[in-house]
Amino acid sequence: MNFQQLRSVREAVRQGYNLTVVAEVLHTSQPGVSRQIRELEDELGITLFERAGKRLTGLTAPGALVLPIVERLLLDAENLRRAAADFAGQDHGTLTIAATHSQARYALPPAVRDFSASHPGVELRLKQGTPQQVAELLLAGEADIGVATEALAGYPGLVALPCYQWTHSVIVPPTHPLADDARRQLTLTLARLAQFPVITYEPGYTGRSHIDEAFQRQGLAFKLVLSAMDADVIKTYVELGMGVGIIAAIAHDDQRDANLTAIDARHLFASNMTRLAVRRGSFLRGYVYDFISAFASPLTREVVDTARSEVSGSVFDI
Amino acid sequence: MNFQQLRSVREAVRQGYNLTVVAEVLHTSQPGVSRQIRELEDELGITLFERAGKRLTGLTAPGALVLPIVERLLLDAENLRRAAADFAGQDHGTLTIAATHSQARYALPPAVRDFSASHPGVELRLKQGTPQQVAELLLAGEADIGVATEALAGYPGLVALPCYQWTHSVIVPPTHPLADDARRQLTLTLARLAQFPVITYEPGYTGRSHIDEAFQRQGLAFKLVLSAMDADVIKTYVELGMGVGIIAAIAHDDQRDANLTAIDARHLFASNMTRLAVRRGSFLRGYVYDFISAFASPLTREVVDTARSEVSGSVFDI
DNA sequence: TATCCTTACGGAATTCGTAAGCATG
DNA sequence: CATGCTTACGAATTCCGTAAGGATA
Repeated sequence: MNFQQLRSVREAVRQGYNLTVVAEVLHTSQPGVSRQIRELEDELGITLFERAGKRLTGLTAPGALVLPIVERLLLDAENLRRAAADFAGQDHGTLTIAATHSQARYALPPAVRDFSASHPGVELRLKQGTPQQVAELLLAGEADIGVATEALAGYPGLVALPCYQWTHSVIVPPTHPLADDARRQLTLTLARLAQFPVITYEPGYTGRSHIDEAFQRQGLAFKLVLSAMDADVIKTYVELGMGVGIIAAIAHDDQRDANLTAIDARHLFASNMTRLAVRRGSFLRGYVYDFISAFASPLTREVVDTARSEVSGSVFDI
Repeated sequence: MNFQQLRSVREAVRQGYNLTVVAEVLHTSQPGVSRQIRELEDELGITLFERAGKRLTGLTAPGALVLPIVERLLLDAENLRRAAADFAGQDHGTLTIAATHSQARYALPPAVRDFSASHPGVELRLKQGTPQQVAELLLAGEADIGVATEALAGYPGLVALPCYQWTHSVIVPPTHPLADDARRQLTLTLARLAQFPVITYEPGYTGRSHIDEAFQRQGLAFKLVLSAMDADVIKTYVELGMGVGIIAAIAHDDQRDANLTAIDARHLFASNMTRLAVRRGSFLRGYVYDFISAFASPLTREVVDTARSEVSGSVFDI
């Protein structure tokens, strides 16, 4: 039994049982992967993969049973390397942050700037994706930290920590009727808002669910002319006069967005909690804690470790 | 990084940092072990062992930090093999039970006999030792199941399950004054018992602590003429008239021990709980559950797994 | 001086990639 | 017939044990 065999098995599952792809991912030859898997099967004395003729089609029952153990072995191998690297080159390494556009664009910059200044030896990588993709990157070990408002709390393999709460704003061109309302100190209502075409986030993104819920609760329907994955795109189309935008308040900057009027909408939509997540069971290098604290100061190393040790248990079950 | 390197590191710690011994245990050459360790240190980029000149003297701080990860890796490798073997040859394998003499001699036989009959393909191994040794065998992965009355519940790395409660008996030759008392229906008291020299278990064994506590609580001192690790030895010296024996009630059989009179002493000493333990995080083959149920019928597979998953968390912390 | 670790070296075993073969959709 | 896994084979590498060297208690 060796780690290359285990990697081959894990990757075969991840890559949909296509050993040719596995070979590419692992930078080796396809017959090599085939051999690794068969040798492991021989040593263990069980067939891990269902085969239709020659091609692999899925896991056998024994395969499905041992896969979690294989994953844990590879996770711990990675943990070992990280723990060692943390001692070896204390302040050299890589920090990969997976985040949604909104977080990467509006929430992370101060922390990234400060971290980068205080940890010049750490290479920072920022990966963007949907909240689901953020979670998957974490689970696959391809990101150290994930930041998103949605989804993260729903994965048992992740530890999600609340970072900050935020609310929505409505943005309109200065000439828009709603901008007039605001100047006259009129309180914005959902009914009033529903009179205009709306531009906001796609479902599954950045508090979109709370927007839908608010309208539904009042039995109102809003006309969605455009949905986008990030506030910058939304702002662009609001400027073009296509509709009123509903975005995260943090995504509006009075100075930079002088050509748009922002109207506070915290009374209309439920507030949102942005969470930071790490993979349960992953060793975190010292500077990972540093970044987390820089991003959300209440999340000290101690707080993070406490949350990490509050195990649901299921992850380590066999 | 490979498993042989990890094994060398683990064994180096276990064998007191003597690589010559490690080589013997791992059935390899001493320079080989030396190389494995250095190669791992090189790959990880950290020094794992303190060295005084050429010899190893202990773990460095980084070494102590990564050792738990190394142990977990090797444990999971073992788990993987066991899980596979459980599918491969469903009813072939080895079951190693570590127990104290009392358990091996008086409590285990029925379960061992039944199990052996129902699982002819499983080789049974019985290891004896002190309760501490039983715990250490489990923690070192050299036994699957441990049975003892003392100590087992105190190890965070073990899951201890209560099996049965038992009480003490006093044994004397039929001609002994206490035997007369019993025939006259006189209730035995500690004060009366303390009038005679006592033969019982060694400290740390089979409920000895409850015996000491009972006398102490009443401010009585008893004269211990002999202490032994098992009831058979105690019985032998009681037969010789050296004193009265205090042994586990289960260790006396009216027919086999016809030359000794047993007097119930459950009112004198606190009752004892015999526990069965398994290593936390170890994969248990199907027949291990079978044996546990055979030994203590309330301990079904479900009960055992529930106890196993109630993790203190500390074991898997990094 | 005995114990214990490291270095050096050579043979053996393993490993891996290329090329060819074969089954499946 | 294109895709995808297996088999075959040879070269390169790695691995490991023996023997010698050096440091420490």
